[in-house]
Amino acid sequence: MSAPNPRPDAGPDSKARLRLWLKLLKATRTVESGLRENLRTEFASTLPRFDVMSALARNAGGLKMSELSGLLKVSNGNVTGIIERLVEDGHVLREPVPGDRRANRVRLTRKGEEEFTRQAARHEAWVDDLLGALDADEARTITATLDRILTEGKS
Amino acid sequence: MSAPNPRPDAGPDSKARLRLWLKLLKATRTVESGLRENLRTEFASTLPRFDVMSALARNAGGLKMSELSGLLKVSNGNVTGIIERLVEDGHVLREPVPGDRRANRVRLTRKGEEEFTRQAARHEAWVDDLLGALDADEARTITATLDRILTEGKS
DNA sequence: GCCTAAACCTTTAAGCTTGAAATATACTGA
DNA sequence: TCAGTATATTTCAAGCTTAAAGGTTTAGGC
Repeated sequence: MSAPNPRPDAGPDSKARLRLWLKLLKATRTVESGLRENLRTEFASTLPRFDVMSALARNAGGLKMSELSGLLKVSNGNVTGIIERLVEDGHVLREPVPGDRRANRVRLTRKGEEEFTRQAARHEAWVDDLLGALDADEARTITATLDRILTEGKS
Repeated sequence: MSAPNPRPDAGPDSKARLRLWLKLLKATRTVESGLRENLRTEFASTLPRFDVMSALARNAGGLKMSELSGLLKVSNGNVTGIIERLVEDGHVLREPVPGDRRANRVRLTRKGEEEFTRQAARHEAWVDDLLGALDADEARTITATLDRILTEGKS
């Protein structure tokens, strides 16, 4: 009489999960907003650009466009535009992939590496400040729990 | 010798906080992406539109544009465009504010209310599913901890 | 070799987002 | 009154984002 269908409707814990989702969203947007503001005023840059440079910094050999969009979980067309602007800035370089004329490999220039090093140091300090209400143990605990959303994803 | 400056650099817990931030971002984007996809395919709508309708549903008397952008923590120009499209859809109504010809009050139409009711039920079920890896207690714990990021924000 | 499917990437259209400038209205204090 | 300031909103330019469509190139049967 109570739950006729397997999973078309919300379960008994749905309210707690809904509240978590709203809080998650608000917290993320608050931090994002702070970071965006800082990137804009201190480096005249943006969060998407920083994310791309961060991915490239972790992969010194460069990445294909498709690897980049896969890592960042954004659409492929999206990456095209961001890279375009990073190339204009001289932070990123496109080079052909030997043996596959469809693909491009993209990597940081020397200038891009230096710029990213500066930005990454400040970025870490900003995050440290924005999440300063939580101590290291709390941070690790939430990190682990959030990870289960990603790894135990249903359907 | 170790920490010459008060807070220009990252503190000792900064790595844990940085990892938390990256996880927070990834989890949020994953859930957002699922919700966006569902809203698109089931309702031909978007997350920003849902958010606006949700705010209006909670305020039956309507909201001024500035109240709306304040609640949603987005720029005022942003709300203008979203409302514009919701008005086209017949979901939202603009009306003058008596005594202040600068302001508009905005509220759901009957059609908008009915549509939101349908969407909200599905939305709750989607969230329930996307966050299904966590039980109610875990959800409440993280919610409370995340809240401290918002309420104990520094600087 | 040839042909189809797949992979890689860009382009496009539509919409979201911001910060800043522009408009219009309201208020406040000489 | 009237100037100056504050408030409410829109407009604008730039950039981000997606999904879908388009163009190339590669890979796999046959």
